[in-house]
Amino acid sequence: MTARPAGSRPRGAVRSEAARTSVLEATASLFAARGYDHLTIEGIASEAGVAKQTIYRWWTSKSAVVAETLIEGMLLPGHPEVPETGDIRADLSTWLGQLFQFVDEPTHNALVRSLVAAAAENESIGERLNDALGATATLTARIECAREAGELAPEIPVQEVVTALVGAVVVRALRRATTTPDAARQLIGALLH
Amino acid sequence: MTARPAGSRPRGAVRSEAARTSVLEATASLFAARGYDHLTIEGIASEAGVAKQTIYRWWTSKSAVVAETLIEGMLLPGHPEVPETGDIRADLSTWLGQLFQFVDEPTHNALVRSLVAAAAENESIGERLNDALGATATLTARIECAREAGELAPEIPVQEVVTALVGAVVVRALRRATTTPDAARQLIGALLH
Amino acid sequence: MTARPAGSRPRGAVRSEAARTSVLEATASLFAARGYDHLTIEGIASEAGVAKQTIYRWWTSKSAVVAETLIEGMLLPGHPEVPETGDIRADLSTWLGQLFQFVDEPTHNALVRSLVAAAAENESIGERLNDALGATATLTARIECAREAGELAPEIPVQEVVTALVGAVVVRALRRATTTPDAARQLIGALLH
Amino acid sequence: MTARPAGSRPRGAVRSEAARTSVLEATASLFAARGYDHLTIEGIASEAGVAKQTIYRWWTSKSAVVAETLIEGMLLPGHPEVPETGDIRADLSTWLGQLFQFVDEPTHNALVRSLVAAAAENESIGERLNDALGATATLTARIECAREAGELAPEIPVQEVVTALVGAVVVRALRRATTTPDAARQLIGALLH
DNA sequence: CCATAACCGAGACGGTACGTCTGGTCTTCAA
DNA sequence: TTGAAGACCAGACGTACCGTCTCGGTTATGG
Repeated sequence: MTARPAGSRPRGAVRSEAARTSVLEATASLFAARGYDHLTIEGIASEAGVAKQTIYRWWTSKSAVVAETLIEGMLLPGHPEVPETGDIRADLSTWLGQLFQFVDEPTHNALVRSLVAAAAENESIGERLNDALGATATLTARIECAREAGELAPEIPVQEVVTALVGAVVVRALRRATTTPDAARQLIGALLH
Repeated sequence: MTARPAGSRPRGAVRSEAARTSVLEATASLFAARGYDHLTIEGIASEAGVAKQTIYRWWTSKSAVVAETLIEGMLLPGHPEVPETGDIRADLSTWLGQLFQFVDEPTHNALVRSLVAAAAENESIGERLNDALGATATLTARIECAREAGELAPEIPVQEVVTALVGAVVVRALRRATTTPDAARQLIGALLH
Repeated sequence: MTARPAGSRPRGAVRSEAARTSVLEATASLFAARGYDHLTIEGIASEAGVAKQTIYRWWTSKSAVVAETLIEGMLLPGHPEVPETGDIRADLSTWLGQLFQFVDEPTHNALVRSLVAAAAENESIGERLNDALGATATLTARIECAREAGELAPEIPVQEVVTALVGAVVVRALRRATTTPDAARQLIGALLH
Repeated sequence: MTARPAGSRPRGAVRSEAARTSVLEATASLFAARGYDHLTIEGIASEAGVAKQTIYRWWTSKSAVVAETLIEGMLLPGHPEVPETGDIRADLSTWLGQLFQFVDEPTHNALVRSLVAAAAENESIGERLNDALGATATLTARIECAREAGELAPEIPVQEVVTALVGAVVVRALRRATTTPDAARQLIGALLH
């Protein structure tokens, strides 16, 4: 539906990729520096060297900009790969342990809380919350595989379990609670018997 | 602990309980009606029939007012009691199922997301997140009891499990995901084997 | 002097004359109605249908707005022309008498006191005080002429005398003193022998 | 008029002279330091070590406190005595010259403008404006004497002339105009021929 | 020798206005 | 047509004072 008649061309200047990128970079930088609710459209515009209107033209709200920044993977540092030792429980313990350690670090804790605040007001950020915190489709597939391979009980609701794990991380961030190194292993042990 | 050093005495007029109550009631009402981030100090003051300065005198920020409102139990509707059938898994399934149903209702979903947004910026709200969502000390004690009675595996980390359950509810709220009626039962089944 | 360097041009929207005019009209109206020190920026903004920031963008203070309103001649009613009968003393007596009568009227008295209060805090209003009270350049020129024509003593310091006359009016306003009809004539008689 | 029925006496503690004095001193000090319109009741109370209510109990407004401070002679520095050389014109020239010099000094200029602002909103300050600026009853009497002694023209309206002189000083203050040393002599020469 | 009454410092209260900041829209000009 | 610049209306921010009102505590009469 955005196709145009053959021979026709858009008239006037076309959307500036430079402006778009610059907005997303500014957003990422300010989000990391000052958190979601000190983020302002004016601040982004100024940091990006872009007019406010340019932002309002292409995004509907602050949270939409943040959502796109998140999608582009510029918002949060990448998460560690899940190891593959053959022992799914050990692998998940390692992964969850790293996640717990991550949110225990004050800077990252603030980052995650900001992300949660953003998710609270923007549906599409909420939808990507799992991914953003490292609970990617790949991970889910891995667990699914293991279950089908008989390493896990067959009645385990994989999606629910992953959500609960992400939830544990989120609540930990919101409570500013630090964690014993063992907690991840115990939780995985309880969840995936 | 609010006692003052001997010999010292408060001088001048004393804090008005009427003003305090009126602020908390206004906060509860506006929070429910318009959500955390449309909440304003001016709005609360005006709704409460109180001067702005009276709010700034006793609270440091919007989130502090919300925190106190939460503590007073005025922020969220009360949660259902956990039934006591003797079967701890069934009881928890019932309880979690009700919680899931609760956040599936759009109004309550918005309420919970607002609460999460508030928790993201205020530590003491974060600390009370479990309680606020119904995962009270009573509940934890119940599970602990059942474990000691041998109904649950002895190595289960009760606190972690409860956090994961609350997390599941929170993430569900953030993802605006609705749930099959079975999800609660399955999750409990997986968690508490 | 507000011209900008050749080649440079203003970018962005241009100042709204409608907003400016509307602010000055609101100021004139509120000044007349309630006096200088019941005048508020918020009141002006609201009466003018303008955002507060628009006032702060273009004026530094309440007194600056009042000064500009005064310069535009919107603040005070026009003053009577000085008659020209050929007899400079009689003409000035008439003029000063009218001025005295003017400040004797309570509404106008309050207006003049407000103007004086404004002048006390804003230099440019002070500078225009003479003009605002009707002691215009034209009047000074008339006296100068008469002196040169030999109708008045040659050593008379015209500017000082005019200032003293305006001062007499001002002090009369500040003392809320009413005046015998004769005072103006007597004072002129004493001043311009 | 504040007398009470014979036989009756006030019961209870009597007005604290210390508090009264302390308020007036604080007022004088703050008036000199920051001017009339930066003067606040709270500032005075705090500076005086007195409760706000104590001020409101005894004075009706800020300007009333200032008026009383003025009456007590604490508001402005004392003015020079008028010399008595026998030549009334020379004496007045000296006096007015000193007054002009006084208001030419920026600190005093601000002081006089503050006084004028106070007079603009408080009648009793206005009434004392002449006295406060040194045009005391003594001075008026002196001129009156000289007139009766035939040194001045008999038809001179003494009160009007004095008011005009004070007015010249006031307008000079409002215009922030500095003066040639000769101005006072010339003006007296013109006024009292 | 109380009881009454008016004083005092302190400070909370409902308000108004301040001057600043941001949100979202609209206008102007250059490219 | 886009993008920068920036003015516009709107409205919340947090602060400063306003004038009124308790609150305890402190004098001074006068019954």
